[in-house]
Amino acid sequence: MYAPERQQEILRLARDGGRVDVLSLAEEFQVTAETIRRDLKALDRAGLVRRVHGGAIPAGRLDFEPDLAERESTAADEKDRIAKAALAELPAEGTVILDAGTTVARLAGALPLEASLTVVTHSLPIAARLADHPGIQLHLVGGRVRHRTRAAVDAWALRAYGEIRADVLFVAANGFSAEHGLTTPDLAEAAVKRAAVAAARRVVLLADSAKHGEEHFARFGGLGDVDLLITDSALSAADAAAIEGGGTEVVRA
Amino acid sequence: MYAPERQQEILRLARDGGRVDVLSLAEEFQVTAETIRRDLKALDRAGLVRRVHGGAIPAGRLDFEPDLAERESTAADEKDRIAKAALAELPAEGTVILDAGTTVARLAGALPLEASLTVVTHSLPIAARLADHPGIQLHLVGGRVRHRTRAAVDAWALRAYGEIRADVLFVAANGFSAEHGLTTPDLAEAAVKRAAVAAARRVVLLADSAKHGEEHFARFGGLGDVDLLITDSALSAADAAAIEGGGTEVVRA
DNA sequence: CCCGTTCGTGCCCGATTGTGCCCGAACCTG
DNA sequence: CAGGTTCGGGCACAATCGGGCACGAACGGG
Repeated sequence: MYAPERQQEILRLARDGGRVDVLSLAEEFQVTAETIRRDLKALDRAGLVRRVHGGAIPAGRLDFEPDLAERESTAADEKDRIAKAALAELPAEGTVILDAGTTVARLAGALPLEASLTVVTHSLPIAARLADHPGIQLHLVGGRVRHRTRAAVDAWALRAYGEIRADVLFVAANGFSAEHGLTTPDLAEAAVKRAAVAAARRVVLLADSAKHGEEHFARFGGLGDVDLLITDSALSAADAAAIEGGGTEVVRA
Repeated sequence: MYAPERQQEILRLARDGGRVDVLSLAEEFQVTAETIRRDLKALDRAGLVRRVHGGAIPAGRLDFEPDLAERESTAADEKDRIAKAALAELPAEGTVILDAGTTVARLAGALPLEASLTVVTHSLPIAARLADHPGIQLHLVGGRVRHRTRAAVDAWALRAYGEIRADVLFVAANGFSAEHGLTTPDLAEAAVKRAAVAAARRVVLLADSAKHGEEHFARFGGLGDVDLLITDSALSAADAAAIEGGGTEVVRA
C-alpha cells in the first residue's frame, strides 16, 4: 500500500469515526507509529485533519482553534508581555486596525472592558473575540478567508482598507529585519498588510524576537514603515539600536 | 478522549446549558478537576467561555435575556430538523450564501465534511464555524458588526452582495406571512438580507413555525421572493397550502 | 546494466505534552 | 470574620512527539 493511499484511507476513517489514534492506525495498516505520525502530519498540513496528542480529528469538526489557546504556548509569555505593552499605544478614542496573528489576538483579548474604540480587522478570530465587547464599534473587513490564518484577503479586503484611514495599526509579521524588511509566507496576506499599513497614520509592529532576522517569501514593507516595534527582551541591545537608527522606536517588553 | 475533544464537548455543554461547573465536568469526563480547570482556561483564553468561580459560562451569552435563551433551546429540535432538511437543497457544487441566524448556523454546522462548495456569509459565527472546513472556499462579507446578531451590515456588506451571484441563498427571518412578507427587527439587517436575496438565483427561507404570522419592524421582501420555505410540522396544512398558492414551495420537516 | 539519487520507512533518544497530586493562596457564603 | 471550597503554580510520571540517522526499494541517466 502506497503512502497516499494510506493517507486517503486514514482521512476516510477520521471522517467516519470523528477521530483516529496513532497506535490503532499503526496496528491497522501494519506500519510503525512514526509512519502514521508522518501521514497525519501531511494531512494536517493539507488542512484535512487537526492533529492532537495521540491522534487526529477531521478538520471542520472543531469550531474553536486549539492553536490559539495552547499551541502558541511556546512563546506565550513573550506574546503576552508584548500585547500588554501594546495596550499603552491604544488611543483614548479613535480608530485602530488589528492585523491577523496570535500576538495581535492577545492584544484584542486584553482590551479593557471600558475601552471605547472603533476597531477594524480582517481576522476572523479577532472579530469573534471583539464582537460582544460593549464599548467597541467593530468593522469587519471581508474577503476570501484563508484556512490557515482565518484572515480575509483579496479584492474585497484590499478595497476596504483603501477606503479608510485609522489612527493606529497593530501589525504582525513572520519575519522582520533592517535589511529585508517585513515578510510573511503568503502573497495575498502581504498585499492586505500593505494596504493596512497604507491606511494607518501610525504603524506599530508586534513581533517576538524569534521573528528577527527571519525572512519569508512575501515582503510587505520595510522597517522604515514602522513607527514603533514592540518585541521581547531577547532582542539584543545591538539589534535594537540598529533598528532605532533607522527611525523606528523600539520597546522591549 | 483527547483534550480538544473534551474541550469541544465542554463548550457544547456550556452553550446548551448556559453554564458548566468544574466538579460535574470532572465527574462526567472521568478526569480530575485540575484537568477541567485547564480545559476551561484554554477555552477562556480562546475567548469562547468566561471563567467564573466554580465553573464557566459561554462567552457572548452574558447579555442574553433568559427567555430568549430558553426560547432558543425549546425550538432547538425544530431548528435541527429544518437544518437537516435544508441540506438536501445544497447544490453538489457551486456557490451558496448563508444569512445570519441560529437555524442557518445549524445548517453550517451540519455541512458534510466532504462537501465542496463556495460559501459567502456576513455572519461571524457561521464564518468561524466554516473557516477550517477543508472543502469550503469561504468568502466573508465585511461591514459594521452588530453586537446582537454578530452579523456584518451597512455599506461594505451591501456592495459585496451587489457584486456577486450565487446559486442558492439560505435566509432567515424573524417573521413571515403571506400578507406582511419577510420581516426582521433591524433596518440595517433587512437591507443586507434584501441585497442577499437579489444576489441569489434561488431563495430558501429557513424559519420555524413560530415565526409564521409574526411581524417585525423592517420588511425585506415578500413570500413571493422565496422559492422554497423549510419550516417545521407545526405549521398548519391550511397555512402551508396558502403559502404554496403564492408560488412558494413548502417543506414541513 | 550499473550506480547515484530520491523517497518511504523503521529505529533511537532527548524534548514536549497531558494528566494527576499537593499545598498555600484566593475566593465565596453565611 | 470564619470555615469550607475553589484556584493556580510547582512537581512528577507516563505517553507521545519529532528530529536525526540508516536501510532498502524504486527510479533514471549514462
